[in-house]
Amino acid sequence: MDKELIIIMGPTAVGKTDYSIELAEKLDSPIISCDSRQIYKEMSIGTAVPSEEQLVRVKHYFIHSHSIHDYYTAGKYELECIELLKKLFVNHDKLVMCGGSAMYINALCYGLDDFPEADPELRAKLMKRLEDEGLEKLTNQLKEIDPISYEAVDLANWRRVVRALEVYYQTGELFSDRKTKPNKKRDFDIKRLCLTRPRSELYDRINIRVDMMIESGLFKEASALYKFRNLTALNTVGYKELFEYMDGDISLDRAIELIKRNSRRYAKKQMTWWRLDQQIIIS
RNA sequence: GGUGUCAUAGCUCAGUUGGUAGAGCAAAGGACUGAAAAUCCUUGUGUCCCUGGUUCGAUUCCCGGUGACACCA
Repeated sequence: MDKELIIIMGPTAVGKTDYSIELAEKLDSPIISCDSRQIYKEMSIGTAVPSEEQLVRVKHYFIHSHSIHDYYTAGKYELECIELLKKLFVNHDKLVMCGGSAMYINALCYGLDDFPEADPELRAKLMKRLEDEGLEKLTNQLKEIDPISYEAVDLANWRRVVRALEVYYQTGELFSDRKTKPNKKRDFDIKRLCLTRPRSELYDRINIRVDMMIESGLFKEASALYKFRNLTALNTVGYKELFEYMDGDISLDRAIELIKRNSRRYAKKQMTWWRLDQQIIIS
């Protein structure tokens, strides 16, 4: 195979954007973003999208390409992204991808099984039941319907339980039957590079960046989105904490502190995804 | 300078009538199949300020340091 996708990944604030732009310019490649939040055009400051200048220097895909009002998922990303890559590889031998959303990256690299997307009505119904009857009722039901999933999924995690039931109700098939370990063959090579930095340095960068976001008008950006706060896309670090402040539940200082903490935790979670991946240190 | 109070986890502090210690927050580790920046699970980190003394045994009691704070000069 002569086509290669180079994925630049790593925790938030590690410096992926700058690194990928340099690499893309060297390879004369556009950048395909792999970020579940930068994809939304309504958010910029809190999601740390590339600067105007950077967007001019290198053509980016999946940045500000969708709306928070769209229903978007990792599954859609897989399809759209593969299609885009097909087109781009016609004129490029190497392409640069950059992003920190592990599930999206995995969907692209290995593919997802053929599960249906959530039906909003059904999901709402299950959520209502979760609220009214409690998680245990739902897990008991899962045990009857799909004992294999009952053994396999994290029963303390209501999202997993709801999802397994949801698939059954939607398709009539068991979640466990449909779930394989897809390792879809892509017709290009994939090289994964995980950027990393010493933990304390990364945390300093996060803390500083959050202060900069606030100075750059994150509060104003979040205020404009307050009325859409229930959308999934806005369950996002940097916004949800400010919504709490707007509700009068916490002080502004506390909200900023929480944004920093939650960003640090997010970075840590990202790193557990890629612990085994090839890493390169930058500093 | 004098008197008093305090010194325990990264931080704020509890506690041990002498048997080497625990909460909150911060943090660490992990899971992950269409909500994934989501959602969920697990974990306690320690020269108990430093010498010396009493004691079988001192983080705890005593002497002396050191530092912080308060009050008095």
